[in-house]
Amino acid sequence: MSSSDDDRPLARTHKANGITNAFTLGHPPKSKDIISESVDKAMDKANPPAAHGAPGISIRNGPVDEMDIDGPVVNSKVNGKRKARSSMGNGKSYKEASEGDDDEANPLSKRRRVSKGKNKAEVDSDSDDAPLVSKKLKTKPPTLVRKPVKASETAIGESEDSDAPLGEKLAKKKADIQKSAAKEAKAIRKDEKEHPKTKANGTASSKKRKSQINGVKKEESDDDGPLAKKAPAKKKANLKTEASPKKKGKTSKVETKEDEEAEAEEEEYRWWEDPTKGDGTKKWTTLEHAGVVFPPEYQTLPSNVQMLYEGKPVRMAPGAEEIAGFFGSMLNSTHNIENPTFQKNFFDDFTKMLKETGGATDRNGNKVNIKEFSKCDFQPIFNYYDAQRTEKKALPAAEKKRLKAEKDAAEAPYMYCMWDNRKQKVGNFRVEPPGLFRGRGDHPKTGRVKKRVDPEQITINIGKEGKVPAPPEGHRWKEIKHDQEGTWLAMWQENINAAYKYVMLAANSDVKGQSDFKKFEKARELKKHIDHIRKDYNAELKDKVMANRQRATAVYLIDQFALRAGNEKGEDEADTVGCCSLKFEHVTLKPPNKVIFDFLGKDSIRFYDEVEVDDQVFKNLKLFKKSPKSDGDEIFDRLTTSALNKHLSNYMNGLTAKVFRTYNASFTMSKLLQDMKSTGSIAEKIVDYNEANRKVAILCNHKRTVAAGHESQMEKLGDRIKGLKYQKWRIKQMMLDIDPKIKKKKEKEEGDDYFRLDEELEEIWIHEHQNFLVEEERQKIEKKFNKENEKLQADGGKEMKHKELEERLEEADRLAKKYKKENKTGKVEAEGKGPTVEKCEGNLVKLDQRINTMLFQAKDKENNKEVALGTSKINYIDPRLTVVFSKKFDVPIEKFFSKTLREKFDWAIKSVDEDWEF
DNA sequence: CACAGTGACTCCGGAGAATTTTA
DNA sequence: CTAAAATTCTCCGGAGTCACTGT
Repeated sequence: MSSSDDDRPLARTHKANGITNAFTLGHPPKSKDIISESVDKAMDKANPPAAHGAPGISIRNGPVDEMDIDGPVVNSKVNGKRKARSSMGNGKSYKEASEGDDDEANPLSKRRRVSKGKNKAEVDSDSDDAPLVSKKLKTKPPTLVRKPVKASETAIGESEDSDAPLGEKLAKKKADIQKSAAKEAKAIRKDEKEHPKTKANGTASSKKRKSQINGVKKEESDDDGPLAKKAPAKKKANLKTEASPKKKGKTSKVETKEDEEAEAEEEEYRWWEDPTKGDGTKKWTTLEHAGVVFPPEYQTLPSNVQMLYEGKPVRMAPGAEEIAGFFGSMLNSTHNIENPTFQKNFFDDFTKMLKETGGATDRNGNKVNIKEFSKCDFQPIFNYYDAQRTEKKALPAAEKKRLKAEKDAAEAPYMYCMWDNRKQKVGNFRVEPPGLFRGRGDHPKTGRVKKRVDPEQITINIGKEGKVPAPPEGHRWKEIKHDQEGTWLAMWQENINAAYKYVMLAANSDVKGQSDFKKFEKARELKKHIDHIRKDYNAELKDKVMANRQRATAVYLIDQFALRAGNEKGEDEADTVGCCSLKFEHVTLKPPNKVIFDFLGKDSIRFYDEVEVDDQVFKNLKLFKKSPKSDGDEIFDRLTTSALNKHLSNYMNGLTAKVFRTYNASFTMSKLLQDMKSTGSIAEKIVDYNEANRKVAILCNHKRTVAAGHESQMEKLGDRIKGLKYQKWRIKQMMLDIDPKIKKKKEKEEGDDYFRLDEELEEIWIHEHQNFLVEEERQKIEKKFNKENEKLQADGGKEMKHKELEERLEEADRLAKKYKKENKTGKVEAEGKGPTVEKCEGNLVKLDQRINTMLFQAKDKENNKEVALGTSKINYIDPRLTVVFSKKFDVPIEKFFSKTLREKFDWAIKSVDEDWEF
């Protein structure tokens, strides 16, 4: 797929703000810090928890030991986010039972969800907030004594009463609410921050970075000329404290003579592994670009195109009309349009704008108060836009081409930039146009108006010596930066989530290629540590410290099932999860060791899998779901993604949860390709490759919605297969017609049902099929007739008479008659000239082949209907594996990589021979 | 490595355009 | 051979990951 597609360097978004937090209504129950042996044992014996709630185990307050078995199940808590949103009312409180156990104690306990909004003081005293939350909840104020973390944690045998106080959590909730309101405001204020990077801070951790910075600085001062970069760059490499693998240091002659690619240079310069690039903090030395392209201004609708309110047309100011237009133009997207949240958010923003712009009026100029969404009819607007689309589509090809050329010419300057004097393609230089926010899943903000971005909101990042692109007439940029540590050319914040949007280079650029290369090298490096890591986590599955045990279990899941890390999410985002954020209800345990995952992951794509896990993992999950925990509570309540990643980084520099996905995907692909037999045609090899690709996609849970016409397509395919089978039957009958004696012989050789009609071919179907064949024949004849006539006419001759056509059509009638007769007699006369049994058998073989390929096609299609192969191919499977396969089995790389993909993976295509291994 | 914020970069599936295959 | 259907390719922009800062 495409280059840009994948990582689209485009604007990225990120939620900057986070503001949000949940309103937690109660304290979610937490696991104990320390797990006593008795607990473990109990887990062993305990009855299998039923699917969801485990029956009787609950945690009480007592010392660990006792806690394990039974006890009243308390119910629990609630947790923030989702509950607050979806079921606000019921937040239940965490009951006393749970309270006892915790005390919070250590800071260690991760209170991940504590309110973000509040400051810690508030957190501590949860009692304070309680009122806000709900009276009931607050029964017990946990004493929050912060104990020395370490102590409790390390103490294995210690009793744990340590369960943390859940109190803190709730604190945050309310803050969020306010927050969201303030969000927009916040976006605005963001401007003032400067970037942190430059500040000198004394943190120890930043040491490394500092040194790099120094190096950078040096460079800056040194080189001014383009050519100068070389030397300094080298220097920098030395300065690096990082482990940066000095691949081959060669590249020395990095002459980057950009311009035309000097072949010679390319040969030598393996830019993707240039240690002076990418690995450091400094990403470029010189950078020039033309900035961004703004979307066209809003064009008001013709005066006769108006939204109807209660059936009557209304007029409004352009600002409001534009918003109505956003909605009206997407009337065919029922998926969004019918979503209540989408409607509400849209309508709120729409009416707000109406209010700000003077409202709407009817044809007499009287005010019309638009207050009910259901009374709005956007159809006229939709019709207008739709007509425009159709019109545009109907334009003559030449005209379309001209328009496109015009647009391309206008955008040409923005398409490329000069990055360290090499011409590089820019990924997305178009500022996102305004419209309605299409948040996926049940995003609380879906449907809100995404505002037009002004130049005043855009920050440009460019080389000091680069010419700053001119902002639109009468405007200015928000800021001009020269941040060499960033790879972006322009950036702004969007108004919905205050997320950052960046303009970056295209996927086929050097920087992106380098980081892609590095990503896969990192995954390959994991190979060297994976055994060790697995051994460790297997051992830690029994760790006495809850946090460690949870961590080990999480790593197990991430490694085995390719789960994503699972960061905590805010209140104003769709409620989706990953490993660390799995909730009680997402995991169902079926003894002895079966686990069923069912949750919404990234992009609200459902992850459903029934797997068998290691016994200890099963036991742990049971433990993590124990007692007061219930729906809404986190399974890994003692684990955060940062703690997890921190732990992983101990094994290997740069190792994080996501690396496991890359590693497992590539490793799996590598194994599959290795074991593939090299036989078959190119087409067969491609099918084999795709099969492997599909397995990886399934591993990564890359899904797509089943195409609209899938069902009917499958049916059609089935019909074609049946048609072939019917033809087979007819041919066999012909054989009998030719030589009746053959019957016994064939039945003996091939089975008694050799001449029998496949029961799949019902009589009614056959009749339909025959009609279809006859009709098909008829159309063929007509078409041919018409064509010939046209030709005759063109040549100046005279057309054939209609009678001629009728005569020709008799052929079809004869066919129909033939079928009729066959139906009646049950016999089929041999067709063709000089029919022989041998010829028939030859035909049968051919038919069988066609049937087989079609059956295979059908199966393939069915298997693939909800699997998206692209994502794994673009992001997870080391492209070098594909290149190796291509070379080894002599299949052109074009069969696997489209043009843009070949550009994106240029580094891979150039870098390996067929012996390379992942 | 607690935790709330920031910031920046990768990854994802759908929409629509471009191509190819089919009827 | 052409129009339509199916498939493939690109583009788009929303959704995650993860590092780092400041307390």
